[in-house]
Amino acid sequence: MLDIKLIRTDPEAVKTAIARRGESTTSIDEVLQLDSRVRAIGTERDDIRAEVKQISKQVGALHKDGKADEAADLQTKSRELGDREKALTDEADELAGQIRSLLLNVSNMPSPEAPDGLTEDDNIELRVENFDPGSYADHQKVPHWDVAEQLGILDVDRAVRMSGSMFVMYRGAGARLLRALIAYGLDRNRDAFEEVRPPTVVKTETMIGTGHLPKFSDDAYHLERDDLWAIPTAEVPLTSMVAGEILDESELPMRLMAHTSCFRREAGSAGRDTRGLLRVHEFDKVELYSFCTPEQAPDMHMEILARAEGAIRDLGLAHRVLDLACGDISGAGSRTYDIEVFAPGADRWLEVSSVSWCTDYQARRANIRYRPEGEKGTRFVHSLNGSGLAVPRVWAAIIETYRQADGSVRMPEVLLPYLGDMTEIPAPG
RNA sequence: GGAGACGUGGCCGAGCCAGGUUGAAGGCGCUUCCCUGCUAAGGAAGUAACGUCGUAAGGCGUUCGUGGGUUCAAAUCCCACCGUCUCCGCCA
Repeated sequence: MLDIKLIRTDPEAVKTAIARRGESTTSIDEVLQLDSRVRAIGTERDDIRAEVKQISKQVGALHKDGKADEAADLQTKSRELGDREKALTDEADELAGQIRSLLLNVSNMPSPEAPDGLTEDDNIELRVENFDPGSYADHQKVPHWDVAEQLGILDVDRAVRMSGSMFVMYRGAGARLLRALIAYGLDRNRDAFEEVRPPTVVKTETMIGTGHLPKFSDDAYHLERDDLWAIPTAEVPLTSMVAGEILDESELPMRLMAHTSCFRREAGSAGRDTRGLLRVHEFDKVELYSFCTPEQAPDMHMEILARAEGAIRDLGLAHRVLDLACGDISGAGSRTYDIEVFAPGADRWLEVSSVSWCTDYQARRANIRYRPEGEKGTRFVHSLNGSGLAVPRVWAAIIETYRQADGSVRMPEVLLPYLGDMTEIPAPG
C-alpha cells in the first residue's frame, strides 16, 4: 500500500511513478478527493465526540448532586449530538473503506533506477553465464518431459488423473532429486537465514498483506468452506510472521527462509507452457526473505540475488540475470531482478527466481514497523524476497543439461551429498 | 466436536458482578538524573501506538481480543465472532 501522506503532499510524483508501470492513475485522483472529505468529516466528528464527553461528565456530576432536571436537558442535547456523530462516523467509515479498497489495488511505485518499459522485452540483461548455444550436444536437446518419461522419474498421467491437468508427480530418482534440491537450497543459506516451515494455507488478511489479494484472487486456490487460501509462495506467510508487530532495530536485518509447496491456478495461462514442468499448479520452492531498514535494503537486495544466483551457478546451469522493466515488476515490488536458467531440451529460458525489493509497500499492508534507535516513533520496515530455489524448473534444466549420450543423467557435483549413492539416473534397461 | 475458564499497556497484574473524574492502580523491565571510590541497594522523574489540527508548544480524537448493540456516558452491561487454557472425545 502506498503512503497516503505522500499521495497528499506530492500526487504528481506518485502518478508519474505509477504511470511508468503502464497502470492507470485515476484512482490516485479519486483517493485525493475522498481523502480531503474524510478528513473534514473526521474533524467535525471528533469535535462532537469531545463535546459529548464533556456533557457526559457534567451529567454524571449533576446526578450525583441530585439535579436530575438539569441533567435531563443535557442528555437530550447529547442524544442529538450522538445522532449527528453516528451519521458522520458512518460516512467517514464508508469513505475510508473506499480509499482503502482503491489503495489496495494500486501497485508499488517502481524505483527510479528500474528500467523504463512496459513488457518483458524491455527488461535489461545484466549478465549471462555459462551459456554457449552452440555447445549443446544432440542428447541434451531432448525436452525433460521426454527424458523423464524414458527414465520413469515423472508421472504426469497419473497425477492428472488424481488432480487434473498441470499437476505432476515425481517418482523414484526424480522424487529423490527433488528432495535433494530442497535440502541443497536450504543448506547453502543456513549460515545467515533462519529456516522456517510456515503454514501452507492462510487467512484472507494474510494474503492481503503481501499484495496477492484483493487484486489477484483468480490466481490463488481458495478453500471456501473455511475461507482459507493456499499460498502461492512462502513470501505470504513469511511476511505475515511479524504482521502488526513493532520490531527492535537491533533485530534487523531479519533473514528467513522457508521451503513450502506453492499453489497457483495459472488462470490466465491455460493451454500455455503445459508441457512437463514448465508451468504447474503445485510446486516446491525454497524462499529467501528479509525484513530490514530502508538503509539496509539495497545491500540485502544484492545479497539475496547473489545467494539465489550462486545456487544456480554452483549447479553448473547456464543462466542470465535480468533487471526488470517497470511494467514487468510484480505489484508489490519496486525493483526486481529475475534469474533465468537455460533449458537446452526445451530450448528456452526458464524463470527460476524473482528477487524483489518491496520497500515499505508490504509493511504498510501488514503493518510491520520498527523502532529506530535514538529516534522516537516508529517506521515501516522494508521487505525483500527471492526464490532461493524454484525446484521444478531447476529440476528440468538439470535433467536436460546433464543428460549423457547413453541416455543416463549425471547428477551435479554439489547435490551428491544429498543423494547418497546416487550419482546418476541410469539409462533405461 | 462437547463442557468450563479466560483474553487489559513492553511484560506481570488490578479494575468488570454495583457503567461516570480510568489511557487505565500496583509491580517488573527500560531511559534520564541524584546518591556512591566501584558495584549492589536506595531516591526522583519519565516510559504506547495511531489519526487529525497546528510552524511549534500543544489541542482534539481512537485503541482494554475483533465486530455490532444498549446508554447522556462502556475496559465495565448484552450479542456474535476470533483466539488461548483446562477437561472429555478423536487423531499422526
